[in-house]
Amino acid sequence: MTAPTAYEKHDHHQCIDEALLAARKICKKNGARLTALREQVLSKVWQSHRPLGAYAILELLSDEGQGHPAPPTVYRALDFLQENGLVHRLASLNAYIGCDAPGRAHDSQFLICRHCQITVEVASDSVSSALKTCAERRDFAILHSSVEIVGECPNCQQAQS
Amino acid sequence: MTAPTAYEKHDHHQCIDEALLAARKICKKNGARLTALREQVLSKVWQSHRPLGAYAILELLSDEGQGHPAPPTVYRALDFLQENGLVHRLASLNAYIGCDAPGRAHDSQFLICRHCQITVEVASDSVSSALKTCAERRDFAILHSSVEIVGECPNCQQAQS
DNA sequence: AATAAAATGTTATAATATTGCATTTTATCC
DNA sequence: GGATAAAATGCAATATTATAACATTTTATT
Repeated sequence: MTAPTAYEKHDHHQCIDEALLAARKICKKNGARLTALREQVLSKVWQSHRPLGAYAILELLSDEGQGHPAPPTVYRALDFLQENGLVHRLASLNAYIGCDAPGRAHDSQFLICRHCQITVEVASDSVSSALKTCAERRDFAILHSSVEIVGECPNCQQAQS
Repeated sequence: MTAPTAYEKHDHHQCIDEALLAARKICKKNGARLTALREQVLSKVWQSHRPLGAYAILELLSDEGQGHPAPPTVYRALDFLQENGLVHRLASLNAYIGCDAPGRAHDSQFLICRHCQITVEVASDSVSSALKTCAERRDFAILHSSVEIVGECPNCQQAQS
């Protein structure tokens, strides 16, 4: 398997641009309004492949000279982006990350590196079906699942040895 | 499969007592000190099969007339209990729940009912191995995984129909 | 009993998130 | 195009969750 892009050096502007393009398309389809503010928040979320906290996003917006937005501004934008499947919230980090396969409804799994924080989203069918089977056996009806795996990414493992 | 006990009406005092007994045994083995305070916190965590927030535990302790402990008191006790594998923290709820299979190191999965909050801990081999395979394929070394599944428990599904 | 280590108490504060209401912007209808 | 309603944003206050720093007490060990 080729390494996920997130682990390779690359131009994040391209990631941001792609994310914005996809987002515009999805919002159009959904009849949702991707405003300037929401695009800015989405850009920040895509500026690295690391989860960003709401207050970190807030700072980035301030730095950019967009005035000094207050917390609700960011949280509302994040809510909107989550509702439209454009970002995910990582509960174990209280942080947000851009969705890799936006638009499609999906439960994904996250591989979070504890060293470099780079986080990769995966959508493993075998994990999904294992979860499904597990829940069904207990007559539990899944609405949503959160799978967050913390460990060491390939790069950071190498760096140690 | 028989329904997990958590979903059945039952005497929580028995759960609490069992949890305390197991905890004492484990702490003894670990050379860890299960103090009165820590036992009280563990009891509270086992008083229902619902995750409890730190501040909720704090209130329960106050109600019991143990003075008015401050937040660090509870957080420290919870840290201790987590370190000794006696409680789990559910990141998606910022809440704590007693560990069903204390002592043994394990990554478990949680089935959280969004209606009644009753939460069942499961240790599914197929989920674990799917996660393992998924991570290995990406050369990711797992340190810890958090799997929290929100949905409807059998009881609450029935109640709706 | 003296000492060190561990646990707890206490105060303050950090970090994350939401409520409620005012204002502005955008879409829609006539 | 202007009136109106709906959506989005601004803003102030505050709620919720968690930790830091330091004093005191308790426990274990000598």
